[in-house]
Amino acid sequence: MKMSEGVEWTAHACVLLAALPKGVGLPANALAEFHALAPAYMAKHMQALARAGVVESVRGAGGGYRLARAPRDISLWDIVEAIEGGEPAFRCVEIRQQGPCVTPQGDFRKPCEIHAAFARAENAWRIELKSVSLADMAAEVARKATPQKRALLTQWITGKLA
Amino acid sequence: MKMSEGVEWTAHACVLLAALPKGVGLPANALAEFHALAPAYMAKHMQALARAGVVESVRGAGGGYRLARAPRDISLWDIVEAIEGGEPAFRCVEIRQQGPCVTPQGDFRKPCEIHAAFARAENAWRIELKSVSLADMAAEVARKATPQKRALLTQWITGKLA
DNA sequence: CTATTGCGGACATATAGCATCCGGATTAAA
DNA sequence: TTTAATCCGGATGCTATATGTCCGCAATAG
Repeated sequence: MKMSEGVEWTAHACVLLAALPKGVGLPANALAEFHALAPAYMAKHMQALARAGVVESVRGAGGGYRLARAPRDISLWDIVEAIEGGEPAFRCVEIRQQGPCVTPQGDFRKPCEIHAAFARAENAWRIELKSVSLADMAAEVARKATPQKRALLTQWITGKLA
Repeated sequence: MKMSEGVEWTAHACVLLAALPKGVGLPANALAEFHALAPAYMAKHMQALARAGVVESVRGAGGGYRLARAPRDISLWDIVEAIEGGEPAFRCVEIRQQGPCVTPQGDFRKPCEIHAAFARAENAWRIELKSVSLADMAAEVARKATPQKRALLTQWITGKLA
């Protein structure tokens, strides 16, 4: 059970976007360059984020991607859902309804116990992810950055916006 | 992010084993037949459970698999760990340490915020899975079964043990 | 008009999941 | 002692998913 690397890519990209002034964005190329990632693939992931309404795209020269909502209102779950899709990792295929011991009128209205347990677990996971916002993460990253790093970042961003 | 179907297979198999008298087991073939699953693949999964110490194997004629501990002491997490491995779904590859804005002495001793958030979420998921035991699930399944189904089950099991 | 940028699809490759089969070892029972 | 049942580990093949690239089209700023 592995999560797509695209989640890490886009999560970091969104934290970067959250550090920008409200309404300002960056093209996919810049977002890829910032973490030395494959540009074409990053572009593909950003399109998924746009479809999911996490970011807004601006086409044409000088365009790019910017957050669709305030960083406070975008959670890690929003990103996971956009990239991975919202389907649960555990997919019950109801094997309990197969085999030599299933009764004809088999009362399978009640959900499978195993299925229910995994649903509870995944719900706990989602709740935790929903509780973390881009604002939280961006603030923490900024707090830990050295003055030197801050300056480098500002310089790079201004270069991209120019 | 999808979980292996083997988890569903073995979880159901273990619930069945939990319903058996203490110390009694069933061969892999029977466990597969009970839910109409591919015998060879079920056998492979049961080997993984045995390696992980969830079940004990008994070789030779009349052998098979039985639970290695009391149903109360085996959790859904034990099964997931045996089949899927214990690695987290989110694998941080530290892309924050790449790119044009990393400072030479980059202080990356503190873990990445994104990584930390996913670790918390997966921990909540594991805690939930650890809180569900085979005893819980077997009891619930037994409670919901009709007398007819109970009889069919008893008959099938005695046939397999004969 | 041109350069930049996002959009969606087609395509190619790599990795993981699904499933089977086989030879060897072990053991109960005929 | 022979036979049948059973687990074990590895080799193998197939399929689905993930990863990654490329292209033509549309939109837009200068």
